[in-house]
Amino acid sequence: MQIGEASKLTGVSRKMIRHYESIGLIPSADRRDSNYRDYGHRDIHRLGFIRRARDLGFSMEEIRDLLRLWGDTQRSSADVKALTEAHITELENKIRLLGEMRDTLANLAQACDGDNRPDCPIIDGLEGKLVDLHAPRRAAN
Amino acid sequence: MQIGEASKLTGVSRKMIRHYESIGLIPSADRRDSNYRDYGHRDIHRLGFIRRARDLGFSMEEIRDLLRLWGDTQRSSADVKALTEAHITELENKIRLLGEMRDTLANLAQACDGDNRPDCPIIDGLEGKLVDLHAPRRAAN
DNA sequence: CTTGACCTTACCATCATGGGAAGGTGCAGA
DNA sequence: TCTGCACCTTCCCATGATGGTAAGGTCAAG
Repeated sequence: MQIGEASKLTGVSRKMIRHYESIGLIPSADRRDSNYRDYGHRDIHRLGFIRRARDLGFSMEEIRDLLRLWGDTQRSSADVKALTEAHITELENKIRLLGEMRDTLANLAQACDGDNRPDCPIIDGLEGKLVDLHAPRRAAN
Repeated sequence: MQIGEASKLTGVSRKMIRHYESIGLIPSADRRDSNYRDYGHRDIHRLGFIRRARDLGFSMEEIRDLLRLWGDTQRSSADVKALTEAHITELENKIRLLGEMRDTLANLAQACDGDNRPDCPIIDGLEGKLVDLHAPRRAAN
């Protein structure tokens, strides 16, 4: 099949399929006489794997490692699990940072009247007037 | 003061200070005879504002808007609050997406023995063998 | 034979940031 | 005065993942 259909089946854009080929994440596709790329079910399978890994937030480098493990029948599941747990830790760090930002902003916004007057604790906070820009931890959740 | 000291005082790198000038986020700095940029406390104040906004995850465009509101003595705090609340919503969307990824991966990892054998539910999930790649909501946070 | 849908490569853009090269400035010490 | 060093300047390139667009080739249906 052509790249367009492969794209539709896998949810990976034509652009990205060519890109993945160029960086060696997938092997060079077969070519027809027309020079069009030609994909089979094995390629679709690999692209689907990549898309699912992307959807779970793995980076290209992590996906490269996962593909290597996937193709290695001698792999130990411990290796896959370790890679996954490292990624979970990355995700949790990001979540924590974003949560801190949200909490700080929610505190500032809560202190802001939001009326027609210019006085605004949010601006004051950004300006450095408020010392404790970092919000206290929320009680729960 | 020179750009290096301004950088130290504000926590904004030399590179980024020049960049902010080039995109008009801060006014063109004064120049000494040597052509070195020269900063005063007003510049430091503005850079500090920008850094704090960046630390809270605002994009450059949002910061541009915040700076405009900061300099507008006629602003209404409602405008600032609206901008902030929109950003809080963005943050919460990101947090939710990352949390879904984490939950899915935690479920897969929990089902993986992590031993020397190759059998691995994580790989199976990425491969598309498992239908319910999306993890059930966790009971409580 | 034309039309339109598809494909090809090649280049440029995003966003925020950093690296490095090549060269100028300014100050402290021998 | 010369030298070294720390700092500054501009300019170009890179990241990661993705999209846009342009200029052109291929192919099937009408």
